[in-house]
Order: sequence, then C-alpha cells, then structure tokens
Amino acid sequence: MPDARPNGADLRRAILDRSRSLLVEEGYHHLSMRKIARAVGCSATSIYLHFESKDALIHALIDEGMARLHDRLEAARDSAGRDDDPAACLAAMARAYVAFGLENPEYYQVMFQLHPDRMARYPAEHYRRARRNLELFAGVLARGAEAGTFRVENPDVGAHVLWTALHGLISLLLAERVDVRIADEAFVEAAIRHALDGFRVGAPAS
Amino acid sequence: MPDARPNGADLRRAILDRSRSLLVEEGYHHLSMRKIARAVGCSATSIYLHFESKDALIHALIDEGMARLHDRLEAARDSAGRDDDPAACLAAMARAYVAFGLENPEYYQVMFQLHPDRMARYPAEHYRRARRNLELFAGVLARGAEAGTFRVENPDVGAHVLWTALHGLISLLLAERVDVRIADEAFVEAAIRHALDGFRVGAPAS
Amino acid sequence: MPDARPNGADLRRAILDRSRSLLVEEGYHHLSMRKIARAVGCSATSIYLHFESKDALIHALIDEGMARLHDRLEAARDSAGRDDDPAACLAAMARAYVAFGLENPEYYQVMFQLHPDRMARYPAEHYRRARRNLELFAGVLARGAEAGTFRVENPDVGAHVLWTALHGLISLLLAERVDVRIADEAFVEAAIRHALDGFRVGAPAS
Amino acid sequence: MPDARPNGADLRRAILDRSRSLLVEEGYHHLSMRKIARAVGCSATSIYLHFESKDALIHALIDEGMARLHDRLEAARDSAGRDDDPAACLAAMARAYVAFGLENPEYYQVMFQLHPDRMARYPAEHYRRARRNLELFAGVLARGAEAGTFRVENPDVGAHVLWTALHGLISLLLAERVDVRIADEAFVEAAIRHALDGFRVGAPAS
DNA sequence: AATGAATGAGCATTCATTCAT
DNA sequence: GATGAATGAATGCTCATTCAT
Repeated sequence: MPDARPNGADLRRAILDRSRSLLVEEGYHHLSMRKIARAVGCSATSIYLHFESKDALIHALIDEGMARLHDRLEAARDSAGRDDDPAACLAAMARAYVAFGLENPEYYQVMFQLHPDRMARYPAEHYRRARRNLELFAGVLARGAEAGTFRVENPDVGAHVLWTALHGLISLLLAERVDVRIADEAFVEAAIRHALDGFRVGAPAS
Repeated sequence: MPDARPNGADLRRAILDRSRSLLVEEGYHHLSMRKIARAVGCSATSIYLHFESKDALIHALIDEGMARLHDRLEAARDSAGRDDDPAACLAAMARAYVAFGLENPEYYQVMFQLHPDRMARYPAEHYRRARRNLELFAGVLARGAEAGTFRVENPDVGAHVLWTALHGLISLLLAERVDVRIADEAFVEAAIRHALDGFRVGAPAS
Repeated sequence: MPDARPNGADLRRAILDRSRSLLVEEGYHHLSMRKIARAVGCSATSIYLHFESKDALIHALIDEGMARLHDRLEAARDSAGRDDDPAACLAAMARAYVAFGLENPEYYQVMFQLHPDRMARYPAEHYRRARRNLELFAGVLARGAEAGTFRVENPDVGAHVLWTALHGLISLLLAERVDVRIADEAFVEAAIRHALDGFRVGAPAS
Repeated sequence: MPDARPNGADLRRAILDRSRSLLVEEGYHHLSMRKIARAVGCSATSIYLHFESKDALIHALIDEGMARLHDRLEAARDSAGRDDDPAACLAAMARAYVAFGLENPEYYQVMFQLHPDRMARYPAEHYRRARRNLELFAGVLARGAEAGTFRVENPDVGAHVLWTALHGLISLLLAERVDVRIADEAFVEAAIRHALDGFRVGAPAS
C-alpha cells in the first residue's frame, strides 16, 4: 500500500517535482522551503536531508531543467529529419528553445537569469549540463557547415551566438518589455529568422 | 567644509547614487531600504521623504538609467557620423548598448530584467522612456533603409529584433552563463556582427 | 480674498473639522497627524502649534462631540414638549442619543470607549462636559418624578442607569456583536423601551 | 527544576496567559507580538508556531474568555437553583456577568468591544461561542416565561436586550466614564435591577 | 530517516514628534 | 505662525537554517 507521504528517495523526487510546480505556478520569490515542505507533505527540516541548502535545491532544479530542455531540443532536431536538412533542424530547435522558455517563464528565468551569486557554489556541474544543450546546436551547425548549408567558422561560437539571440528574445518577452504593438507571433518568428539567417551561406561567418 | 551626511536635495541624489552602487555591488534582492539608509547615512524613514516607496525609488533609478543609456546611444550615433553612414552608426550604437550593459551589470538587469510584477505601478512612464532608446535604433534603420544600406521592412520591428539579440548577449554574459572559453571580446564582437548582419542588403528583411 | 489654506484660529477650526470627518469616515486607527495635515492642507508640524499632542487634539474632539450631542438632546427634549410630557421627552432624548451613536460610529467610540490611558491627562475637563449630557436626562427625570410620571429615587443615578443601557445598545450594535437575525429597528426600539420602562410608575425605583 | 523559559505546549499556554496580562496591564493597542515574546521569554517568531497570526491569537483569547464566562454564568445559574426560581437565576447570572466584566477589564474589552475590522476573519466561530452565553440567558427567560415569572415575548430578543444593558454598564465603568460620585456598588446594583425589572410580570414585554 | 520547536535577521512601511529655519 | 526635513521606535510577518530528539 503506497503511503501518501513519500520518504527516502521518493521524497527527494517529490521535493524536486513540487518545487518545480511551485516555481512554474507561483514564481521564484514564492518558492520558500516552508511552502515546498507544505506542498510535499513533509517537514521543512526534511528537505535538508536531501539538499544541503536552498541553493543546492535550486541547482538540482536547474539541472533537471537543462535535461528537459535537452530532450525537447533533441526531439525537435530528430523530428525535423536529423541529418538530411540542417537548416530545418536548426530552425526547429530554435523554435523549440523559444517555446520552452515562453511556456515555463519562471522556470526559464531561474535556469538562465538567476543571479550569479546564487550560482557561485556549483558552477562546474551546472555549466556541464548547460553546455550539452549548446552542443546540440553546435552539432547541427557543424553538420550544416560540412554540407555547405551554413557558413560558420566555429560551430561552438556559432551556437553561443544563436543562443544569445534566442535568449534575448525570450527574456524581453518574459519581462514584458517588448512593445505590445510589436509582440505577437510574427515578431517572434521574425526574431528567430533573423537569428538563423546569419548562418545562411551568403551571410558572413559567425 | 562639506558634511559627510547629506541633506535636502543632496540627500535625494545621495540616495539614488548609493542605491545604484548597492544595486551594482550586491544585486537587486539585497537592496533594502535599511541598507540604502545605512549606506547613505540617514534613517530609513528619511528615504520616504524623497521617494514614495521602494518601487518609486527603483522607478527613479530605472528612469535615470534609461536617460543615461539614451545619452550614450546618441553620442555613439553622432560620433559615427550621424547621417552619412547608417551602417557605421548602427554598429556604433550596438556596441555602445552592449558596453553600457556590461559596465553596469545589476543596473542593466534592473532596467531590463526586473519582473513586471515588481514594477507594476508605473509602467506607462517607464515604457515611454525605454521606447525612446528603441526609437534611436529605429531611426537609424529607417535612414539606412531609405539610403538603400539596410533591408528592413519595418524599422520598429527591426529595432526590436536587434534589441533582443543585443539584450540576450548582455544577459547571458552578466549571468555568467557563457562558457568562459568562449566569452571574450571576439565572441562579443561576433554576436554583435551576427545581430547586425541580418539587416545587410542581401539578407532577408526583418 | 479668502485663502484655501487656513491659518491662525481658522487653522485650529479646520484641524478639528477635518479630524472629525476623518474619524467618522475612516475610523480611529486611520486618524494620524500626517493624514489630518494632508486633509487640512497644512504641515503636520503646524498641528502642534494648536494642539499640544495627538491626545490633546482628541480631547478637543471629544469635547466638541459632547457639545454636539448636548445640542441634539436638547433639541429632542424641546421638540417633545419640554415641560408638558416628561415621558415623551425622555423617550425622544433616548432615541436621539441612540441615533447620534449609530450615525457617528467611530466618533461615538472615541467619545465613550477610548481607553482610559488616552484620557488620563485631561479627565476633569472631559467629565464636566460629559456630565452636562447626563444632567439633561436627570432634569427630565426629576421633572417627571415631581409630576408623578416617573418613579425615580435619585435622578442622577437614574440618568446614569439609563445611559448605561443606551450605551450598551449602541456599543454592541457598533461592534456588530448583535446577532444579525436580531439587529433591526424593532430590536433597537425594544431595547430603548426596556430601558425607559424601568422608570414608569409601577416599576421599582432606580 | 522547572525552566523559566517555557517550551512546547507550555509555551502556547504561556503566550495566552502573558497576552492576557499584557492586555489588562497595557491595553489592546499596546499588545504587539514582540512585546508578548519579550514577556514570555521566547522569540517573536515562536509565537507563530502556535498562532497563525496576531488575529488568531486574539481569537484564541476571546474564545477562552467566552468559555470562562460561560462557566461562570452556568455556575451562577445552578447555584441559584437552576429550575426553581428563574428570577433568582437571572439575577445571579446578571451579577456574574457584570462581575466577570469588571474583574477582567481588558479581557472583557477584547471579547466584546474589539472592532469587527480587527477580527473579520473568523467571525463565525466567534459568534457561535458568544451566542452560547446569550442562550444561557434566553433559556432562563424562557423557563421563567413558562412559569409565569417573566413577561417576555421572545426570549432571544429578551436576552439581547438584557445583554445590552449589562454590557453598557460594564463598558462605561471600565472606560471610567461614570462619575466617581455615582460609581459604587449601589449604582451597579441599581443598574442591574433596572435591567432585570423590565422582565417582571406587570412590565411590558421585551 | 525524519521532525517539531525554535530562532535571529530581515523586510517595507507608518507613526508621533522634534528642531532648525 | 508656519514649515520641511529628519528621526527612532514600532508594527506584523516571512525567511533559511539549526538542533535536540
């Protein structure tokens, strides 16, 4: 008979899951240890059995987010015909990235906008995971470069450049800083295309 | 002999200045009325003589930041030969924008990343100021379009698109999310060029 | 040409008038020196030129209230045929008293429920004014006793007894402690009659 | 050896007890969480372990008061010969009610004078408890009516009417508004009798 | 493994009052 | 007579964390 109140490894999972929900549903500044504990059905103290501190919990959350994002990017790439059409792949991935950000505002912000001093303690692990997503972009760019579809000098740099553009789009939309007369699907599409077009043959190398 | 503890109109200035420093040094979520007061050398209560609320203080800070940024963009545009060379103008402005962001990390973040929840009360005035900066970009784009230098369908949209790219670059650098092996001047330059190249004649319209 | 911003003796009047309004409209715990000043159109400091402290201001307010109440009681008594019909007089006064309380909830509470430590400094003056209202009741009771209409041993005691009953009615209604299924005009009337009937000949003396 | 600083369930009790004392000693508007904490010897935060909010603490205080009052009223009724002599019962209860109020001044004020704004959140439970005390009065009135001792149309209304009279007596005495030359035991007795006499057969119905 | 109890530091804001001008 | 500037104390409440059990 399963108990409603998880314990052991299940508790760790439950904490992560409920934290993510709280984050997505109520926002970062509503995410407190007490509230997580209440949502999970354990004591606030118990969280500390599984996570050294709130920072550590948030790092774990970020890591999971990176993995989720990775899955989505891979899925987008594969569904766009993994090897045949690098341009379509890259476009699908860019759109998937933007969609992920816009669908999970607070989560995305924690993953990519959290202030560095919150991140200071576990940078290595974090960067490794985040990098995997960029490698996905870099891989497609490299493949496209080989195939003559893209003009890219350094795929890693190219991936970063593309990333900054997509991230800027998401950030400003989430912060609601984009003029309401501008911010519609057409604008999102225009920004994505602008970010992608720089790689087209005929454009200068990134 | 000047007194260390400012008063009168000086106090207002001192509050703004010290707030900005605290913001840059410690980050938004460490910015409290008490800390500002301690840094300025007045009582927390006194801040309320000059600013209706913490929100109002932050709005004032943002407004100042927008004005400073505006000055810098104008200066960049003008020093690049205002009317003669739209491409040079746009490049100079883009670099000035990025430089401003990188030199004033937390200030920039408050200006452009602060969640709208936190500043819901005075959005109109704020947006108007922010828009003026975008109009600077849009103006150059429009001039370039007329001169046949740029290919831009709608200068306002184009300005927003450019903005998202530059903003993304700044954001990720400030959040220290960019791989240290990538994040150097060459990368910044590459990203800026990528953002600009989309407007070149021969590239698709934004 | 009259100035919108009163000064001198006018200022004192204006402070009292606006304080009373604020009290009646917003309640005692919203009555702060700052708010009064804002409502009057003077500085908070200026209030201290006319009233030693907030307590003193409130005492003055109470005194005025007592005078207003006095006027109303007198008017009620006189309109009920001052000398001819003590019973009608007393009833009219009782109703006027209750009406005054119910129409000016917060004002009434300040006049009669304010905690003694707020009153400590000026009790003498206060009591003298309050007593005048009771003397009005006592007068009618005495007249009725002479005329054989009332059975009252000591008119002063009788006035106090009547007062406690009316005050209790007002207090509980204002505090919204009376069951909603009970609290209507019929109940108010029943309570007033109950309070008055004790003085009827045939009832035991108060 | 008992520790001076209570903990656990004792702490809850200590908080209630010290709060009640502070209320009596300093008055409602001086009752702050911090002061309670200081008096109890715990941190202000700890109070929140036992009471959700200041309101909840005050509600608990009120509930306790209502229960104590209930006990006293029941005891008075029973000691006066529960069923045999309704008039004696009612008189004993009225005197017990007044005695309770005069012996627990601030306690009484919190129970019956606190403005509803301050206790808006749990009115239902509160009113239910308060009503139980009135039902005690109503019960005796009903019994007396059946026995022909009292003349009461509606026992609930009658109980409320009696309550207003007793409450007014207590309120004015506690607020020290009653003339010192009047306020002695004889006056209290006179007021109580006045309140009771309205129910005597021969008097009009309440 | 898990928890209830406890805490100190912190928050934005309001208050009555004082003082130099 | 009047004021603007300034303040210390206070408010209810939330937070991440610790510790004894």
